[in-house]
Amino acid sequence: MPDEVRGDQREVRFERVSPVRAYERIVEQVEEAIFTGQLRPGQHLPSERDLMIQFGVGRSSVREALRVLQSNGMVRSRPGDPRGPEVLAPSTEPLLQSMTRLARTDALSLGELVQFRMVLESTANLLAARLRTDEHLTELAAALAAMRASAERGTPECGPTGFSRAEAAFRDAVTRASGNALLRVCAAVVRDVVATLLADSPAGADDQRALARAALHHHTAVFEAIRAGDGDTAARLARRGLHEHYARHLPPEQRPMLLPLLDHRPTAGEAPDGDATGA
Amino acid sequence: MPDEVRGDQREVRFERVSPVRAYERIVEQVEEAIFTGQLRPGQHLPSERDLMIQFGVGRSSVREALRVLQSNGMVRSRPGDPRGPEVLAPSTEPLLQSMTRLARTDALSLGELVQFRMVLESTANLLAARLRTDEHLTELAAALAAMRASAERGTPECGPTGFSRAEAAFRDAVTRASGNALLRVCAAVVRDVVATLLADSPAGADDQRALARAALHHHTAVFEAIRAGDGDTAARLARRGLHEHYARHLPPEQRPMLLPLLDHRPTAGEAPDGDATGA
DNA sequence: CCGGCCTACTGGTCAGACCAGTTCGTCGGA
DNA sequence: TCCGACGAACTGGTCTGACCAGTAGGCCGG
Repeated sequence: MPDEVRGDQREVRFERVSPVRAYERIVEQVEEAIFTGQLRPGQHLPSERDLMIQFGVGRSSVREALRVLQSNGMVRSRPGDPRGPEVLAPSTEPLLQSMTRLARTDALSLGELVQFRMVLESTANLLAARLRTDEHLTELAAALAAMRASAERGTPECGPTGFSRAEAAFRDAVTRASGNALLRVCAAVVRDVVATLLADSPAGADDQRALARAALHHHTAVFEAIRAGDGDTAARLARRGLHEHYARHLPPEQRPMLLPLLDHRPTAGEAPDGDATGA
Repeated sequence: MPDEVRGDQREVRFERVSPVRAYERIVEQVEEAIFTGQLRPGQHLPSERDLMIQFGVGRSSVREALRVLQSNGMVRSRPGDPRGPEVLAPSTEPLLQSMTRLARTDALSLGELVQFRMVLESTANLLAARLRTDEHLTELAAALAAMRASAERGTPECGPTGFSRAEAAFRDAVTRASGNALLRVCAAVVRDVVATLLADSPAGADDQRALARAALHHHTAVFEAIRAGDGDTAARLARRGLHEHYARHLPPEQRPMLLPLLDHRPTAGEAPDGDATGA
């Protein structure tokens, strides 16, 4: 046996060992139970004191494991609940959090985020146009009507009370119609991150009414394209709309990076009217 | 004042209150310090016992906070390190983990993942073709050469020793040339998740040599398109390549969802030769 | 029948202790 | 002079035991 090891010694790569901590093994076991379906959302884990006995560790280890699981969105502890920690349904919240963290540590620039949004939302529009069912259309029309109502009623607050709420519903309906949950999640996350970043710094108190009208016009066009099944147009509208809306919020040196996606002509001979993209 | 509240009572929405736990406020403060740059990667937090004094809480609260921060990839604790917990550089690891968890809980299907990869990698190719510098080209050529060498030398293991390593380097170089870190990260993450899912179940012991040759051929074509600055071709190659490679791994009912992206002709009149996409 | 109380839990937090491990200064020997 | 071994002074990891506030649900009295 030792000979075998010794003969291959040059090839043997010893990996860096790291002590396995007790709470980590608890996390592994609980995660595995959730992944394999032994623990389903809505079910409850034993109480901390029971887990402590089952795993044969102290309560601190159990608690640290539960903290990790909780921060990963897998369980939730409520004081006083005699049923114990609850197993949660899979949520996109952790995804949003980790992406937001990346963006907030300047690992991501606003330009990259907007560029990414152009990709995601144009794709969502494209897929929605080709795959939408009548139910999706109904939903979209309802969201559009809500937007229109809110826009005409005036925007009492820039908060999530009125227009932007309806707008979010419309966008969510589009991404749902695309049939790709990952696309939907990522689009929502990136949208959220962009909103967070912009809410932090400029807070441009622009004319809310005019913005709402422009957005309404844009979404109406998108709706028509989706209804007509014209995926190329729907995709192009998303790219153009995002560029028009966000280009001025970008630092000048980041603006050119949006262009390669913009002038990506889906159908030759139908060039976007060039001046519309100029600053 | 009460009148104001009482008058709007129908509109007042009371939010669900949740007790703020001690460790949560610690997490908040440390995160804030990292986001604002007061704590930079490589720096160290005070020891747990010092933090316990500074925050005025017990050591368990400090430890639970550190566990959460650690599971979010923001700090790392090493036993015995007299400098205390280290602040880590932003990493995409948490993003990968949360997405992997979503995929493993069946919240995401393989079809959605592959479809998303088609979007991400085709966009990466498109951007790379338009924005690549000469340095990027050199890097790509080197990775391609490494792939060729590994493919001809034979693949001793299907592990990350040879070909797939070089292939990963090539793909990473492409996404880096695209100039969008978020795109790069998401592409890498989704690629990783897909690999994990496929490694779990089928383990199709296909002819590694043939696969490597096909991949090499594909990447060579991508490289040529990027060098030529032909973004449309590069993008189409990515979509076609992914579809050919993964369609047979999908459950039949998920295969049609890839088509809308496939026959999305970037330039009219240049239809993909239909039979190439057939099974 | 219903509302309030009481018990038996729950999780949140703290204090104190021990252990294994790391770091680093010190000291003795070569 | 240099260098290795030793040990003090920490570190984080874990366990124990205790207390508190809060919840759920049964019990009892109205």
